Amino acid sequence: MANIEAVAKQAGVSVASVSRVINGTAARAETEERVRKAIAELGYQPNSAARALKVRQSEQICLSFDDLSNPAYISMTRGVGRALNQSKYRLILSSASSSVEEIIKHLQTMGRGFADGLIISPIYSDERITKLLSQLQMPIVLVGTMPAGLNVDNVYVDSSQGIAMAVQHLIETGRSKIGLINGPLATNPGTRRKAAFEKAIKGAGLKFENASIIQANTFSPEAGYFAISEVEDISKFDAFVCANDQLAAGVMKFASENKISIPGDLALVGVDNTDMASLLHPTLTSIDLLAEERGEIAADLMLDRLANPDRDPKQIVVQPKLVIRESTGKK
Amino acid sequence: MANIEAVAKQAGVSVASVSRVINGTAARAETEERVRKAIAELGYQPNSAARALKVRQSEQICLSFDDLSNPAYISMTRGVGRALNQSKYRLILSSASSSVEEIIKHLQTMGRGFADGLIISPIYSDERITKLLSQLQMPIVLVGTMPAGLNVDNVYVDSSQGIAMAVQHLIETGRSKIGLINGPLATNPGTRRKAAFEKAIKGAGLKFENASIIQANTFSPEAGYFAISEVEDISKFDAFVCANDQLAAGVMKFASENKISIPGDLALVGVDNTDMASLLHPTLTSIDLLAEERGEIAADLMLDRLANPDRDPKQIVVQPKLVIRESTGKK
DNA sequence: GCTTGAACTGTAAACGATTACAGTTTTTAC
DNA sequence: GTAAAAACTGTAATCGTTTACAGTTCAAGC
Repeated sequence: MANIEAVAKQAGVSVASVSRVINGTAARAETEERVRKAIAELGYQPNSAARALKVRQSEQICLSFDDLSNPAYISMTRGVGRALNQSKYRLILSSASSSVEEIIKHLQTMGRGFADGLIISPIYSDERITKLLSQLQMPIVLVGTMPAGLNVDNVYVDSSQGIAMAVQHLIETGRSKIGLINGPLATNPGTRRKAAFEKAIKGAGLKFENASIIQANTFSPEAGYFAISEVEDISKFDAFVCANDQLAAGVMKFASENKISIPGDLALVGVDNTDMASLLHPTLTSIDLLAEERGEIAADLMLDRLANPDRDPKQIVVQPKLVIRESTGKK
Repeated sequence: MANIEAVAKQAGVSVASVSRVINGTAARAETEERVRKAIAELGYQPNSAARALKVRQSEQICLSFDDLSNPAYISMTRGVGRALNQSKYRLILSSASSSVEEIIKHLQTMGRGFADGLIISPIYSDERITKLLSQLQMPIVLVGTMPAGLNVDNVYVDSSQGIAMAVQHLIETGRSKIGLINGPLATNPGTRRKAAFEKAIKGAGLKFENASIIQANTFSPEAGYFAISEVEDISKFDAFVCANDQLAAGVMKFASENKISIPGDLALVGVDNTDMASLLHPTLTSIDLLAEERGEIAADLMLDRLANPDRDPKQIVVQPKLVIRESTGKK
């Protein structure tokens, strides 16, 4: 309602002085007092859009990802938030959920003016998004696998290393008939987990066959439950790696309903090491992809980039950790 | 980088024409084509801050809450997102997490220019926040209990009704020594759950004593685990209502580690009916406070208010549902 | 009291869009 | 072919800030 001019008039000073008081630049004590009084009287709030336009800074960093239901992204958000709290930048979240069109619409608006930087962790790899990102004239940090044709700051986790560790661990605990309950192949994690699993199985000297990969159609517990219930002969397997903890939780539920003992009949490994892993019964062995840490690193990269716009893009790799719990105990 | 003037020059038209093409107002086919070409060549993105300044609209709605780790708020976010997807408004999230100071800083910036409306669900009830909200010159929808001195659109759930239903249900399944594992009293839900529990116990004709309320210091599983582990004589109780599902999950973990049978020795009721409830073992009876639905209602209220700025504030009450599962089965 | 420099203040020009208004071109109707 | 109406276009003002620059006030030193 009230603008800086109204405040200036009320205080009997110029707009410049009001601005200076607000921004803490030199002002005589009396001036400052009068301005503050006027601000209080009018309930004045500076217009952020105008300020952003003028100083070309919004002091906001936008974090964008697609799946709010996924606890891993929530962890990542926490990590980003922690790093940004130390800075002058505020975090805003833009979660488009559904369609690629919507994601694009979001990104375009962020494009210039609303955010000084964009931290993005795209679940779908889509040409159009890549193209848009490469056109966006703002600092970008990409969390996840970098698509071809993009060259920005990047942090990713070597998830195939994680899968390999899990397979290795399963073998060491006496399993040999290992399957993968995978998420949708249309997503980045889905394609990567599949490739990693195939490589790990072959690397361990086991025979790989496509039939040992079971595709769930989302990353949710329900999808895990449904996927395992569709398996014709579960006794063909003595262990499953699940593409995330939520899928594993669904599998576990099915197992408990069908008197399949875990880890007796079936060992289970999840991915993400979410809070849930230690609350399930039995507790779930899980590959920790360090989402929170990646978020923090991403934010640090962003702050560094904002302070230093011309440096070359950096790429940081995080090594996953296997957290062993009951679900992979001895048979 | 490129602004509208550069595009106009490149296309050989005026800035007005460029603006009109972008905003879909009348333009000759040839003009439109030339402008689009210029936009593509220059990779032009309109500056949102400038647009927001001029049209006094950001087309963004800000959803603000304090605890990102709490799945109930994530559900709420989904509800808000779904309602806003039908509209021209985009959702941005502002989660301040930590301190009241930080929350205030966030709110102030949202104050004018960055968001057209604010949907807020404050976990702490703080004088300063209430005051700030009442000064904010923008549409506000409050999700949760309305603090005195504020008069804005509001949606809340009758959680004490939910607690009463839970207590009733516990009594019907033969429990009489009922305790409450509560969250921090410094929070709104904490104080309300306590009052509701006391009222429900007395209303059911049971004897209420303060000792039957156990305070956890956060709403997390760890806090629930710790809280129950501090109880001297658990056999004093045959049932617990937990202030949310996460606390209940912590209690359940402690129980399974200490050979306390659920529901045999102890019945357990959670609050929020999160995804976790049906994945725990045993599955958890929970009071569904319909966070997603409340989010959707809040967003609808906001859209209605934006379309109709002068109507009187509305208040909408949602009735909770008790979802009965294994954790409150027969002893 | 005067000079000098420091400290403060005000004027006015940006920032990048939208849009009222007036002017121009095109279309329509005869 | 002309007049009138419709469709389009351009100029310039505006949104609410910040800030360079010039002008003013103040204090210090003599």
